[in-house]
Formats: sequence, C-alpha cells, structure tokens
Amino acid sequence: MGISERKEREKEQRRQWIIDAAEKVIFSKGLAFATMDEIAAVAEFSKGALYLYFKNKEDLYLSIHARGARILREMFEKAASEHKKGIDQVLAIGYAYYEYSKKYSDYYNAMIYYESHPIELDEESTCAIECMEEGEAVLRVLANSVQKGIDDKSIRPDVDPFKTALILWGQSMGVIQLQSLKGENIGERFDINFEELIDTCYQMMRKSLVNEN
Amino acid sequence: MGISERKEREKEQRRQWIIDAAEKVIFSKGLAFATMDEIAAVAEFSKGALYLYFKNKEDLYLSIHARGARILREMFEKAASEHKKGIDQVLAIGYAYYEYSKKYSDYYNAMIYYESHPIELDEESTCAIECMEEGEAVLRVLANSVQKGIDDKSIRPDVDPFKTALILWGQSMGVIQLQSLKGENIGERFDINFEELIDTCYQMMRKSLVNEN
DNA sequence: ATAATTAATGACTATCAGTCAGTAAATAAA
DNA sequence: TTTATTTACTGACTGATAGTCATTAATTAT
Repeated sequence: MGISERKEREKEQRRQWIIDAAEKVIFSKGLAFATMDEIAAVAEFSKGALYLYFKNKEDLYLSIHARGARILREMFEKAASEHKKGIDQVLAIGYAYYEYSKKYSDYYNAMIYYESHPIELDEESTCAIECMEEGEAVLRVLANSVQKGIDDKSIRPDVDPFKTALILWGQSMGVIQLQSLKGENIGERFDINFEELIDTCYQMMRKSLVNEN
Repeated sequence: MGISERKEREKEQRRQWIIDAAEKVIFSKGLAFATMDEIAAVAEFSKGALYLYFKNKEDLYLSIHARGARILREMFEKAASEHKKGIDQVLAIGYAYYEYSKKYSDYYNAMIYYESHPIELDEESTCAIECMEEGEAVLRVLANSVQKGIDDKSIRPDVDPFKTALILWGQSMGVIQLQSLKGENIGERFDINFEELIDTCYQMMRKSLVNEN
C-alpha cells in the first residue's frame, strides 16, 4: 500500500508547486491581471492540469489565502507569547496584525479578497473550507488571550471572549483596510500618519476592554 | 447660450438613466454576472454609448456607489439630528450605518467594493473622484458629531475629531462586514446573534470615547 | 445650402476562464 | 507476458464578454 501513499504525497507536492507558481504570478501583477495560462507556464504544467488540482481560479487564489492565514496565526501566537497579561496579549496581537498587513501585504490582500467576496462553501472548493478553518484558528488565538485577560482581571469580566475577539478582529481589519487601500489618498489629503492612527485605535480598544477605575 | 445648457442637462439625464439601468441589472444579478450588453439593452442604448458616458464597467459601478454614499450621508445627518449630545449622535450614526447595510444592502455592497479595491483616481474616472468626495462628506458628518461631543463634554477632550471619526468608520465597517459576507457561516457555526454583536461593539466604542468616571 | 459638431451604433477584436477528447504512462489483472 | 484499467496530463477549442472604432445620422453653426 506504499504506492498509493507515495502518490498521495507526490500529488500534494505538485499542488504546492502550483500554488508557488500562482503566488509568483499573482503577487507580481495582481489577481485580475494574472492569467491561468501564465500560472500554468510558470508551474510547467498545462492549463488543464491546474483544474485537476483546483476547482477554478478563485479556488487557487484561496489556497494562497490559507497559506497567509497560517503565517498570521504564527505571528499571533508569537505576539501573545511575549506578554503575560491578557490585555497586553490582545494589544500585541493587534499590532501583529498591522505588521502583517505591511510585511505580508500580498497575503494580506488575499485575505481582504476573501473577507470581501461571498465565497461558496461547497464540497468542490476545498480551499474555501480550509480558509474558513484557518480563519477560525486565528480567531481562537485572539479569543484565548481575551479569556486570559478575564482570568487575570486585566479585562472586564462581563465580556464574552469569542464575541469580543470577533469584534476586535473586525474593527482592526476595518481600520487597517483604510490604509492599505485608500491610505495614499487619505494620507495626502488630510495629513494623517497611519502609524499614529493605528496607535490611537488600539488605545481606544484597550479603553473599551479594561475595568473602570 | 441656452442650447448648450439644455444639452448639458439632457446629457446628465441620460447619464442618470444609464445608472438606473445599471442598478437594475447589477442589483439583480451581481456585478460579476451583469454584462455591459445587458445594461445597454435595459438602458435602451447601444453598448458603445455606455462608453461615452462612463470610462468602463468599474466606473459605472462606482457611479452607483456615489448614489449610495449620498443616501448614507442623509441617514447619518438624520441620525445625528435626533440627538443632542455628541456621544449619542456618534452612537446613533453607528446604528444608522448598520441599518444602512441591511436596508440598502446593494448600495452597501458597492461601498464594500470601493473600499476593498484599489481605485485609480485619474482624470478619466469621474466617478472615482465623486466617490471619494462623497465619502469624505459622510465622514465629515461623523467628525462633526465627535467635535460636538468634545464641546459638550460627552466625549474625552483629548481625541482628534477627524482621526477619531476615521477610526470609528473603519471599525464599524469591519464589524459590519463580518456579518454581511461571512455572517451566515459564522452565525451558524457559533450561534452568534449579530444584532447583539453590533450592540456590544457600539457599547465598546462608547466606552472608548467617554470620560473616565 | 454647406460645413462642423455631437450623439449613437453595432459589428468586430482581443482576452481568458474553463472544458474535453485524446494520449501516455503507470499499475493491476489475466 | 499480454491485456485491461486507472491515473496524470495535454492543448486545442469554446463561449462569454469588455472595450473599440469606422460609419451613420441628426443637430447646430456658418
């Protein structure tokens, strides 16, 4: 039975190889201008072969998102691990998200795509399911830190950890998105320093989470 | 000189007529499945004519966004006018945004499109510029209420009104986006009531804006 | 009456995502 | 060994559609 397992392994390798090619092409010219023909050429496969591994172009793009989500989760875990108090972990995760949006802007864009398009969650699209699961895993890291904060009393006890994590996630995403897409225009027109805006934003979030005193 | 003015007026009418047609088609089947041919047919013009009034398909879509932004501004103004204290105006505007996302979900989607795609701001694309200006106008309504809150002491004096408005805008957008795109999946998987989530979110924002006590 | 300008047409082109009949190679069965 | 079956892949082809442009028609100016 070693054969079928070897085949399985090789198939997965080819899949990753194709994702590598897709990253090269899509990251260099953007999703809209990347063609399946070019991705196939870079992957050294025929176009038809891509469709043996991915349902369609979007599915292939989502596979990139899933990779990005894994990186993000690692960054979140690292950020959280560097602080003791829950609230500090939460804030550190926030900043990690901002760092991610700059350092891995290509993956970040893939994430924005996923977050702003209705994705079909059917059997066919393995990647969409993977994306959702990865996304949940990322969210859980944040929720854990919120829970930690409740336990160590650095965060108000009357919040629901998961819901709060969801809100913080959404809020951060929204604010970071302001920059990455309209940043240049807004920045120029109103003389906004985004680092500073992000700082202010996270200070506001902190205020909304801690106990009154 | 009355002639050229009449022509100008008629041209603008035809433009609006085309946008009407575009709304019908795009709202009924979504941007991706709406074709310029069908929009042209509904508008009772040839396809070529559409390109005399709009640079391209995206530009036409942005003209819909601009309409939506105008409606949103009116809702914001109405929401603000119904409260005296700045902080209450800010919160009311937040809820108005959520209402908008449900009541005018088609326009809301156009807004999300604009917020999550890099838009070229060149001379050709009149609509992109219009969108940006309208967006700014909406933001100014919110910034005014923040300023009002600072003046009437319902909001901390140490915040910058415009930056704060920007942050609140981004945060709200992010959280609302969670629902409108992944809502069904998230809601089902975790038993989340979104009305409640939005409530919690705005209570958090309130906490982050008011004076300590 | 004639020229110039404006408005609109629709057939045409270019581009691409996705398909599918056919080929080749690896594996299993006879 | 020979034959059948399964697996992996190919690339020419199709269908759909955004955007163009030479041409026509109508309106306005000379």
